[in-house]
Amino acid sequence: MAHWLVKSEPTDYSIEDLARDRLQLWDGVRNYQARNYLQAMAKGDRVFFYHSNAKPPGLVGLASVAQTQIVDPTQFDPQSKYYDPKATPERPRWYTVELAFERQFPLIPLDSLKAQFSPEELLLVRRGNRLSVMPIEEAIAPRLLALAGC
DNA sequence: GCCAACGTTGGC
DNA sequence: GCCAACGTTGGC
Repeated sequence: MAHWLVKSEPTDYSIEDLARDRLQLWDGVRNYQARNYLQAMAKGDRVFFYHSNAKPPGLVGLASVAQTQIVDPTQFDPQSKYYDPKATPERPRWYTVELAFERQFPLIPLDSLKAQFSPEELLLVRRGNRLSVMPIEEAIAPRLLALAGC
C-alpha cells in the first residue's frame, strides 16, 4: 500500500468537507505530473490531506483511495472551469480517483514539517514545489502518521 | 498584495 | 526545438 499527499485550499474543499461527504471525486487536476501520480494510485492507498493557502498551511487529515482510473468528467463540460477542449470521450486526457474520508487530526503546520523533514525526504517541503498530488516515501509515512497521532 | 518558482503556450 | 511571454500556485 502506497502513501500519497494531496493539496487543497480549504476555502475550496476542506477536510471538513470530506468528513461530511465521506466520498469525493478528486476532479479538476490539470497538471500532467499530478495526473500521472493519480493514475498510479491503487485502491486502499493512504492519502495525506494538506490545506494550502491556509493560515497556517499544513496536514490536516487522512483519506484513502476508494476508486481508481476514473475519467475526470469536468474535462468534457464547457461550463466547467476545468473544461479541456482538446479532450474527447474517445481520448480522455485527465484521469483521477475517488477519495474516502478516513480521519481528521490536529493540524501539523508546514513549519513543523520543514523542521523535521529534509526536502529529499518530503517533496512537499522542496522549494518551489507546486505539485498538488505527490508521492510520500514509504520510510516517511510512519513518521508522518506518528506526528498525526495515528 | 507581493513575488519566486515553474508549467504551458505559441511564434518563429 | 527554442524560448519569451504569460498564467498559476502558494508561501509569506
